[in-house]
Amino acid sequence: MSKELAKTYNPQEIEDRLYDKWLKNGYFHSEVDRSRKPFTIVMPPPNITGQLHMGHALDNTMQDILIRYKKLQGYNTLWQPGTDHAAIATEVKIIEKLREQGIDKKDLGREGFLEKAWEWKKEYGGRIVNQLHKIGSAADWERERFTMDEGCSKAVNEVFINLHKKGLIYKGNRIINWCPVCKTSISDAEVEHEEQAGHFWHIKYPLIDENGKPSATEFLEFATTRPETMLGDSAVAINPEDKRYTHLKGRKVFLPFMERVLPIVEDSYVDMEFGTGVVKITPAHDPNDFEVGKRHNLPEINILNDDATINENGGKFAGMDRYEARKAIVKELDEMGLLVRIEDHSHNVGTCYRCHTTIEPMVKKQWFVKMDELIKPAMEAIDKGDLKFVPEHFNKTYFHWLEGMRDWCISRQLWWGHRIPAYYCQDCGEVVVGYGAPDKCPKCGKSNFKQDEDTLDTWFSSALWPFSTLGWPEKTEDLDYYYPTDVLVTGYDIILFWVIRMVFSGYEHTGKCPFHTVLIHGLVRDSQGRKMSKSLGNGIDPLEIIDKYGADALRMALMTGNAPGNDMRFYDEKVEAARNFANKVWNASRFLMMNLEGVEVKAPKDEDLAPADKAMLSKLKALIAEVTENMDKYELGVALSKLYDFVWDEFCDWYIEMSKPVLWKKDENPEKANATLYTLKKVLNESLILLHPFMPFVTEEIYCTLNEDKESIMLDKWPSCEDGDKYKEFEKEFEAVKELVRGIRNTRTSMDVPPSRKASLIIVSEKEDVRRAFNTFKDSMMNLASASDIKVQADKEGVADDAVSVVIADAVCFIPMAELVDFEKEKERLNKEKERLLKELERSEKMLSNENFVSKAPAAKLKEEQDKKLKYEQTLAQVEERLKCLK
RNA sequence: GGAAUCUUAGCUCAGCUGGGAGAGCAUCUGCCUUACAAGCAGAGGGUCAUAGGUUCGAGCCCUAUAGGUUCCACCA
Repeated sequence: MSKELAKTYNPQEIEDRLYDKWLKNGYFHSEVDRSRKPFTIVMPPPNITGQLHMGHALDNTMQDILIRYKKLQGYNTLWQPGTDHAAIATEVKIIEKLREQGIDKKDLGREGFLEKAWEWKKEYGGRIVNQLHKIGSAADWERERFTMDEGCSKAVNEVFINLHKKGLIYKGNRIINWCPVCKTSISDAEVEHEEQAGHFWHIKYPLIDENGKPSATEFLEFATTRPETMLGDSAVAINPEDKRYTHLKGRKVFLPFMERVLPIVEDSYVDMEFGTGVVKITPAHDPNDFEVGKRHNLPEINILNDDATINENGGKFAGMDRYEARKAIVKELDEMGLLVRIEDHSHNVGTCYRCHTTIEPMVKKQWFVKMDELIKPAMEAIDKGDLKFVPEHFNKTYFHWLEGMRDWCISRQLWWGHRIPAYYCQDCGEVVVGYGAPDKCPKCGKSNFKQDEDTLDTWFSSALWPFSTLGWPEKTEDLDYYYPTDVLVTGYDIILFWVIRMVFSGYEHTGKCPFHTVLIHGLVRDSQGRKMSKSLGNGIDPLEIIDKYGADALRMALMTGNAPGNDMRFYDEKVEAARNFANKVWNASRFLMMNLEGVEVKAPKDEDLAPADKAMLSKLKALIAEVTENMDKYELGVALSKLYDFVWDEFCDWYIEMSKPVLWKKDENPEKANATLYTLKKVLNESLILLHPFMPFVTEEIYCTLNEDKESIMLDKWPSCEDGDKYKEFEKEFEAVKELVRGIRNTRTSMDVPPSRKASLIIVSEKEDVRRAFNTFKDSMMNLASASDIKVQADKEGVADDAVSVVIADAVCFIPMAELVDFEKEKERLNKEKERLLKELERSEKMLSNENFVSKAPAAKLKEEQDKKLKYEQTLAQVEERLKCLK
């Protein structure tokens, strides 16, 4: 014990040192080893633009716990890390940075821009990785990957080409979501709907009269939330069942400004109950109208430029911004007498999930993944037992999302990303999808090809992450050994974007579900339950928390009292409590270390182990069994709180206190002292191992100090709970001692006896085995009960009748402190106790006299209740006896 | 409009296959007892949202209601 441990635990001193040691010794690294079973987790790759936030901290802590746990259990664990190129997010940031330098993206050109982007990746891509180190992540950093590295890019191309060959990827002119700020299409999943206050403009179009002219008297009224889109109207629709408009069938209306004559079409899409039952149809700028347009062969008139200004199809409004145009149009309609009225109306507006600009539906030629075939195996995954969500109710969410899936728009008008491997013959227009441009056009024989300008949705490469990182499409050893991976840990907010796409990609390209379990966690919110966000400025920086309290405290605070899938609130007091626990463990080991000074602990003989030692060893076994079960069921928070209670309450507050008198008297009885030291060390060591997944740093530091011959706690084994019943009986005695001690403390407190005032106790029991038990616990009890001496005897010899007494089922403990005895107070106390016991007895008797209970309840439950009743009766008898004496 | 989830102590939350309501923080009372005041000992505090139902037995299962949160959805 050459090492002195500081009085309080100081995480700053040890964390970086230990992490470096772990890295240097390669503990996180995994290699294929067929003699051991693998356990694999792929890390959700953080964006290279990212800064570590609480979500990452939670996500990675959970993964780290599982990895460390499985490693201790002997699995060959691989935690596969990496980062994501995060197409839009990164491109936007780079453009911003360039703008600050006065550079425009377009001036650089594609090549120049990408050069800058890679520089950017080099500079910032490592930042988040270093931040992940700080929380202790046991990931295999030697295997770190990037979604745009050579291997991942190869996988992306392979997938694109395969799917295209199968006809599952196609290019089509369809209505897509366009972000006028990011200037790219985005997928349905990337559109966030926000409730916004808006208006309902009631407008009327003149009907065309029998002369083919706009009528001055006949109008058709409808309402719209987006009047500017009228420039692209190509019809007006009514419901064919709508009797109000039967007379208008076959008529036409006049579109002001554009001087266009529009047909009135009949379509059941129109809701007769809503508005006037008339809808203007703008196929190019509304998803529903697009469908209607297809059904009625209406022209798609695109009226918008990519920056959401009106284009040349908008007549005199061309060049105006969409909102300026709206104003101008409304104003002119009003002047023309065509504006009927304006209503307030709140409605859902689609916005870009990146920049929150209102998206614009537009018809554009884009690449799509056809979903209906691909999702079939994913739909069956859960029923087949290939996949399960924890907690289970996310199964429903998963199905719900799968069912509603439309084709996935995967092309993006960005430069940062995987460029689509499609090549266009500049001479004949032939499209060839493949690895690189073909030498000759298969159609015209020329060799003048140009690659598609677009890149792929960033989630296209993320979807392949579980297998692309392991070498796919090559048939690598890694892939064969580690894949499918085991658990995927992620937040519920990303199931749609990522989990579903990984699942169907896994089935499609590897024939297997990429993981068997998806462990879902919630959001980390601020202390008031609000989402942490930049705009609110309520974000808590995990790194600051680590600086202040240590990584273990942060990890524990994130895990404690929290069930999978639930959101949690984060506040300092929680971390403080966790920090205090780390300190508690630290000090418990200090206590042990001081007692181990110059001592060699040997394995004790069974008879040298005190009942307290045995009880403790037995409780440890029970703890191991429970914690293991909780861990296997992913009940990490429950496991942690059991560990917390065991270490703080059972071990520190009871057992260590019991061990003190034994250790103080080590010269008198060295074998007993050795047995207790052995127990202390064993219980602490195994507790450290159980705690290690949750608090890797403090456990490693203590473990290595405590066991000088050991290199790392990470190389030890998860403790076994075999032989769990060996000392079970001693737990009962231990609990009886606790009960008596609590009674003594209670009595002393109620009589205002300070702890410094020691008393000599007399424990009386008629039962021999009870006396023997208390005799063996005598030493252990001294400290706990503030006793100067404890006598155990069969009768009340030498005890004043009116002494203060503490009653348990089969013993009475007398505290003879004559000057303190207040008869009235004592009687009152005993009477209260009597009342309580009577109530308990009543409850118990009622239960046991219920025939239905006796006949239907399980035998164990019945026995339990009978035992309780017996105990109450015995205690009550003792209490009554005492009351008699006091009279 | 549909779906999920939540409602438990003053606050934040646990509560495993149904079997006498728990933790942390906060509050109150004592203690610097030779590991720890980031500590120790004690105390108070809950009709488990409401109403029904199933059961010998319900915080837990079922139904309805109220309120909160979130997700999905094309109502112009």
